[in-house]
Amino acid sequence: MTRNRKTARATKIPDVVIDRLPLYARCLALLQSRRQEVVSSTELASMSRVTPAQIRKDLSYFGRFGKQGRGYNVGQLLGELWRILGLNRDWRLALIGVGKVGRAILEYDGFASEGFHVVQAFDVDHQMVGQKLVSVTIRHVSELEQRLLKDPVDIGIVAVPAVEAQAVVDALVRCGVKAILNYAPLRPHRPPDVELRQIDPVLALQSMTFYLKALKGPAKRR
Amino acid sequence: MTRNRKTARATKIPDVVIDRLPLYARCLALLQSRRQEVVSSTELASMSRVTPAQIRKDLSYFGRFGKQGRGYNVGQLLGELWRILGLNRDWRLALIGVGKVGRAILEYDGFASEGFHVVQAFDVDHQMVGQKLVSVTIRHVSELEQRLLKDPVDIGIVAVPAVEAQAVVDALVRCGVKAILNYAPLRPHRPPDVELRQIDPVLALQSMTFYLKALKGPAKRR
DNA sequence: ATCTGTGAATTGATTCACAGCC
DNA sequence: GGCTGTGAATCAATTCACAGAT
Repeated sequence: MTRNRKTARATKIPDVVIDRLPLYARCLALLQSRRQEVVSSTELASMSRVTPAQIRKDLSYFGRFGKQGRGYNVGQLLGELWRILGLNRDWRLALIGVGKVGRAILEYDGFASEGFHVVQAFDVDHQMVGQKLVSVTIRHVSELEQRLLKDPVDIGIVAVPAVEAQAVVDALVRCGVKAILNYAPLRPHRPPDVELRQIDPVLALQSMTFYLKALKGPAKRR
Repeated sequence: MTRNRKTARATKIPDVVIDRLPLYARCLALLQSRRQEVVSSTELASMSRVTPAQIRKDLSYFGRFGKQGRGYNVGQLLGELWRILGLNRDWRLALIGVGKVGRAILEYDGFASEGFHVVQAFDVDHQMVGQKLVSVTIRHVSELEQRLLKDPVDIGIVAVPAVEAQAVVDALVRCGVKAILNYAPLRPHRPPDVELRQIDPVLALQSMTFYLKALKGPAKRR
């Protein structure tokens, strides 16, 4: 494990920086699949829609991965980012709520291909309990804590209606889950050491309409 | 239309502020459904997980909606936010890509209930063309521009594989679409006057693993 | 007594610009 | 000549703190 010294290890790394790293990793993976060996911050910038200076500064929090006059080695930088983000291992997830959204998540193959495996699934609907969907047997949500304590997961995915989301988050927290991906349209309370990310397409739509409103009318012909 | 004077109309309103407004609107709607008439910035803060000062400052970009010593009238403030965001009308959407993700979007009823109606749907798969899903007939993507120019929409939803996403975005832009919700795992280029929001759960997961990695092992029992 | 609205102060993030290396 | 890594400078967002309204 080649550890780069002279690096600002002490500095608290801003969350926004962490949020951008997976984006860089994705671009690098694309470059790697094209057999490109070297990339400059400028090229990476045009792919990721981030400025070159920002990319360089972001990376500098973790080490000195580039070569002056040349750029970054694609494979090596990708490896570093994987290491930093912990992407070179699999992660176990529990899904709570197997309604429309939950089912789409289970059937979506974009998670597993990146190492995120839904290994447990829960729902309130007794009809669904016992059904097997994509190699996961659905259990009743009342068994959640018991099963999660016995067979822990790293990340919880909340896909229940808004009114139930807080209770589910609380249960996950009690089970020691430290990261939650929430699809419910509500921002749940949780302890500061529990990471939370919201997936909220309606909020996204509702903020875009602000800018549309300014325009004359509904989508005009050119 | 009561227009509040003395307001900083000239100031460019930061995008982050716009992004928070729908969140406030949602909290207010919840309060309204509970028949609560008045709310303070502090109470709204605990619901939305934003600080009271930030809420007050955000709102101050648009007017003076509160009463000192009392707070905000729930119904009135909600009305103002609807007006500001353009939520008191319906919006027409086109969905491109009716695979797993696209189908989930079509079947999800959380869009329509907020006034966002998918009125057109496209896919490359000829098998799907002609099928009717949730009151929308799927058309072939080659007809996209023709149909969108004839029957314009306000917002495009991109739910195609990453490799095709840029071409779809380009086509939407040519049709005059000024707002795009993108589910493809890639940040497409677009002109500066076209709003774009990403829905990217994998990126969200990948940034959370950074914080998990620091912890001892996979979710431990307490 | 309470709570808003807002300049001022602060904190945080981004960009600049250039020394140093390839 | 080209490109990284990084302090310094700039720009942006958040928080403070209090005057003023009810």
